[in-house]
Amino acid sequence: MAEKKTERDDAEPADRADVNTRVRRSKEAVLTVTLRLMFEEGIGGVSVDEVARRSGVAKTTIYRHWPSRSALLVDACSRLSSKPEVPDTGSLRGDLAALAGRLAEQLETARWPTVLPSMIDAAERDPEIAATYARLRSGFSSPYGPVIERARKRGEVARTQDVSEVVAAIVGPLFYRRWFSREPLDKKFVKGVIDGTLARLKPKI
Amino acid sequence: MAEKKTERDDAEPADRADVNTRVRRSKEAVLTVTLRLMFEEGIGGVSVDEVARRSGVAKTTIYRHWPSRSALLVDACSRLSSKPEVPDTGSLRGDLAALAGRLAEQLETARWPTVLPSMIDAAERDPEIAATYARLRSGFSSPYGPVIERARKRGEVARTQDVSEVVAAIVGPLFYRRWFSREPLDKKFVKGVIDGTLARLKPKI
Amino acid sequence: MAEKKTERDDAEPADRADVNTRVRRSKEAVLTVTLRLMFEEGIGGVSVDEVARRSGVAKTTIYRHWPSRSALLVDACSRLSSKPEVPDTGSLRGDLAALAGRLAEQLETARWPTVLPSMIDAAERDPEIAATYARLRSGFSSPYGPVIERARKRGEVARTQDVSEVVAAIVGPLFYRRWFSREPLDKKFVKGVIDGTLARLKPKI
Amino acid sequence: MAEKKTERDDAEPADRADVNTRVRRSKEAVLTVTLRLMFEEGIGGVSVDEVARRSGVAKTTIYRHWPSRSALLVDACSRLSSKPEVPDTGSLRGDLAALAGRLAEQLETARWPTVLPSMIDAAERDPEIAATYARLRSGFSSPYGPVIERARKRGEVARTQDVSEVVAAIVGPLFYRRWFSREPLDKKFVKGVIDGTLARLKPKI
DNA sequence: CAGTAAACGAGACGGTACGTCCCGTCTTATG
DNA sequence: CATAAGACGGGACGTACCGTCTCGTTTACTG
Repeated sequence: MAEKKTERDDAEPADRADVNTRVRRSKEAVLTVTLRLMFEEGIGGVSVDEVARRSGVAKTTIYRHWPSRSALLVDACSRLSSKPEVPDTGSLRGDLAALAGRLAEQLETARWPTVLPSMIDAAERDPEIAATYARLRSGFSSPYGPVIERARKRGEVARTQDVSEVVAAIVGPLFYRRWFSREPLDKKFVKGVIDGTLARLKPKI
Repeated sequence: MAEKKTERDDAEPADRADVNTRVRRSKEAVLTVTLRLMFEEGIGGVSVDEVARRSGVAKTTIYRHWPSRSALLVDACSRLSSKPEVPDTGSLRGDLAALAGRLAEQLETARWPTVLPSMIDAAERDPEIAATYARLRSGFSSPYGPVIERARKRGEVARTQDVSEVVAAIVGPLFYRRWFSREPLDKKFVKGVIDGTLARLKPKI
Repeated sequence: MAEKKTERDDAEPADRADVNTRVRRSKEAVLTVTLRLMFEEGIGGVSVDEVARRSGVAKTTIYRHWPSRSALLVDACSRLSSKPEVPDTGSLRGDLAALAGRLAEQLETARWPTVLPSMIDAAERDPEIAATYARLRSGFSSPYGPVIERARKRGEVARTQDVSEVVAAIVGPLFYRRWFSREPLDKKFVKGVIDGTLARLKPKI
Repeated sequence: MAEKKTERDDAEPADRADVNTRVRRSKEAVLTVTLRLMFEEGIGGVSVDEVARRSGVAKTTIYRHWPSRSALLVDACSRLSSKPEVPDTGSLRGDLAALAGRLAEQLETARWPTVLPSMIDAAERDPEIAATYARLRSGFSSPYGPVIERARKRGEVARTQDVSEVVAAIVGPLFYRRWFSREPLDKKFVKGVIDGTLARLKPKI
């Protein structure tokens, strides 16, 4: 799905079906191998030569579709995006717990957190990667908007509360545990984060 | 063997003066250039050849002191550690504000945050780098222990409160802003983080 | 196969007018560009891609008409052949002087001598090119036969004289100057060659 | 021998023995393979990658010693030079016959004639190769000077006779047979060339 | 104060990867 | 059916860097 969109994005003029078929096949093979390599050995371990070797796609062809190794990585990374649905449990606590729980679980089990630091690092210097990263990032912060909005309507949150601060208050500590401390992301910790955030959000009477 | 001695040189003042002198001179020159390169072009821009070229120290010598490019980077990064003093303003809020304010400032102005993601990424796979990184990390989390302890004595914090959760609650959102959301780390945001944390720490009566 | 047909197209007027027209147009365009490229940058500078680019003829089409880059070059070169008329000045000296003078002039001013070494080189290994080259070569040696024959009738040349040796005696030194010694092909030199050859041809009384 | 000189030419400062040893070994291996390839498949068949593969010398190292494929070829070709001794049979005819006979034999059996057209072609555009070629060329024309000079002293040749014309008169037809006609370089032909040249050189009484 | 062992410089070397150019094949749509 | 358009696998080019490996040359302590 994400991939299809990518294809379309790339070939805006819609070209001709057959060409797209061949192109898609190549790109698919290349991106698959790229992601595999990325997960196995990190972004640094992805070399165009190796991708060519493993995918059976000629290096020339790879460079026909992506102007540089970097561009290939960006494209591959853009496949990582997970589009979480917005939970609706009826209460702010329930919604936040669902979001935080899901994130905590992903941080521990999914493969994309392995790669994220590489991206952040690359984004520090490469604006193109930065853009991709921004898109990826908005993926896991987007559900918070609707959740807070609903809570506002229910009177659980002050009208003035900034959403991005809530996101930071929940996602921040989780990410911190994952990358900056290396302590476990257990239920107790996640509950603490939610409790803290809720305590903070409690509307002043 | 050479390595072992090198290690010792680093940790302890001196074994044999002469050796230390020459070794130190070389290492110093190399590390200086390495850091400069790192800040200029990121970790990716640090190549042993370039370091040798700029520092005037032969590549051979560099490899005599560090077993790999990676090790050199780690060593250079370890110089970045800032050992923050423990603030003592008399109140928990004051102490946390001091710590958070200092960190926020550093995140925006200091040069080491530029490099951190590279380290985290490398740490994801290289245990040696992971160790160095852990040491570095403990630098900015260590002052929280004493601060919380004092607050506990003053009755501002429940006895059961886990320090690492407090660190996560404060440092987490700050880091999040720096690397994951790129929104400004302004005073308002920092104050929000402190408020939220305090709200959470408030001992249940 | 394609070649055979191509050959026929060249030799005969038309099977089906329209087809021949299109084929001829393509071939014409391709060969023109090929020759231009050849003269501009030498045989090494002729790449099928570049010919396609400049001529507007698709690479596919080029390969339909010529099985390889090499074949294209050969074909292009074969256009270089100049069919010199047989001079008839009344004397052997006059005839040979005319032939040698013309050749000397061409060697210095015409564009095909630039390319000849490439062909010779290629001919060293590629029999197809060798054949084309032979055809080309026979072009400038053919007039010597009639000239010598006439001289024989006039008694200027011994009956036993081998024509090919005369050709070698005249063309050889000229070519030598052009490619092997790079000294100028001036009138004096050409006259010397003719004198030498005549001295040699003088029939023993 | 030729090789030794080359080495010395390359490393004028005489450097250090061991380094030269290593360098010489590499260069030797590379040049040997290069020449082999050149004879097998012509200059066009020499690729740096292939040379690296066959010689076991890394491509990097090859490029350390020669700035380009072209330079490598030039160097390899310079090994082809045969330094013919100046014959002294007592008569001009004998000397020329010796020289021409030797050349005719080489043209048919030696390996360098295989490569010469490639060189001439390359020389047409590359001045560096042109220089090497000039050096090579002077190799087989140099003995004619002394031979003619001696003949002059014996009164066999006019004082005004230009040496280069003699060279052209002998070498020219031989080369012509080799590369431009493809007829055999038999004894009869060589004798004819010598006779013709002598007829021409006979001093006017 | 000479001898010695380390640290050092210089740089050759094999190797992997980069990104580019060209070759010749192929597939499909268009006239 | 010739053609335009262009993707594709493959090979070579020349460059940058990695980490290894000689070798001779300081340098400063020791005997």
